[in-house]
Amino acid sequence: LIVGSVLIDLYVKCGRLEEAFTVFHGLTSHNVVTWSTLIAGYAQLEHPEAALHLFVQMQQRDLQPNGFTFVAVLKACATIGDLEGCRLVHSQVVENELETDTVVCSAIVDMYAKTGNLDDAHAMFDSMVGQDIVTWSALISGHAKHGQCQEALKLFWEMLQKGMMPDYIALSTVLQLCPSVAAFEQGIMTHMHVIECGFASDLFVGNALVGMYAQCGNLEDACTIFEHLHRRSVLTWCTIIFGCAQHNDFTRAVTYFEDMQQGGMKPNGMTFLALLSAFSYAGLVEEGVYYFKLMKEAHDVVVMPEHFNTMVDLFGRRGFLDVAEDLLETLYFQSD
RNA sequence: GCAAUGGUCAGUCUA
Repeated sequence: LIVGSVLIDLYVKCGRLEEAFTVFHGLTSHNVVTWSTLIAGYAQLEHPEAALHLFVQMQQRDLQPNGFTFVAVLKACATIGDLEGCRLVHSQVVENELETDTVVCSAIVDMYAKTGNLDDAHAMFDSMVGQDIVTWSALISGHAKHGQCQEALKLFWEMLQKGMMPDYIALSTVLQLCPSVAAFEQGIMTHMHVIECGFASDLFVGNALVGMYAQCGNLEDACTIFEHLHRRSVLTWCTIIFGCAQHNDFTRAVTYFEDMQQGGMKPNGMTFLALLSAFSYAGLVEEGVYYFKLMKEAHDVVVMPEHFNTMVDLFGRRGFLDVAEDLLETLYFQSD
């Protein structure tokens, strides 16, 4: 049984649901762990209906679901997004007397928050006793995701006031939502917490800081932060190049683009999109075309529709409406 | 003492 559940988990983690299911089927007996692992796999790998189906089957065999099972099922409900289903599973959690389990309750908060049922998320949050940083983050990012950024910020300060230490996820979530409500002051205050809590060298936090300064502060600050980061991922580079584009500084965008490759980092489709948008803002047709070709020919990047959008935008901006139209027509025929 | 569980990262538009 133990070997079986480890195997199922292993296949799930490699994204091989069929193999996982085969192993599950081949087992002579099942317990709550093997069921939960399989359900979690389907929930994680975007097959929420199948996960729910398995959950029903499990109950038909008179097996008691536990906290692990419910977390997986709650995640599936969050993906499906049907409020009735969410409430039903929630009530089953209560029936199984799991409403004191912080992990399960956080998953419930997250489920309601993700599906935009913010009132239910709040109610659940308030009814719990042991809220931890994950519970808070789930509530905060749910608000941010559904356009309630002010409320999300309020929750964040409330959390700090209650003495909860933010972690790198909470900090980067909050930093990312600052620009959307032009909350530069709050962004700077959050930056201070980042330093205080020792997360300044975290990769996710670093990306969020660069993005925050680029979008609601000025490009200089963003560049300074960027230069001081210890670690940079493709996303970090992408963020700073987009920042340059937004501030209409294509020279810098190109410089970063080249620096990135000098440092052994490979640009991906998003990086090229950032670069192309810099040319689009600046109206530089030749450069745009040059890099567009470079992307296809030298970097083997799969061209995304967004690349074409940016190119159409660029041609249109400079009055090459005929070229823009040709491009659109070509795309129209290709899409058939 | 030994198996499975919760919250974040990149552009544009989102009326």
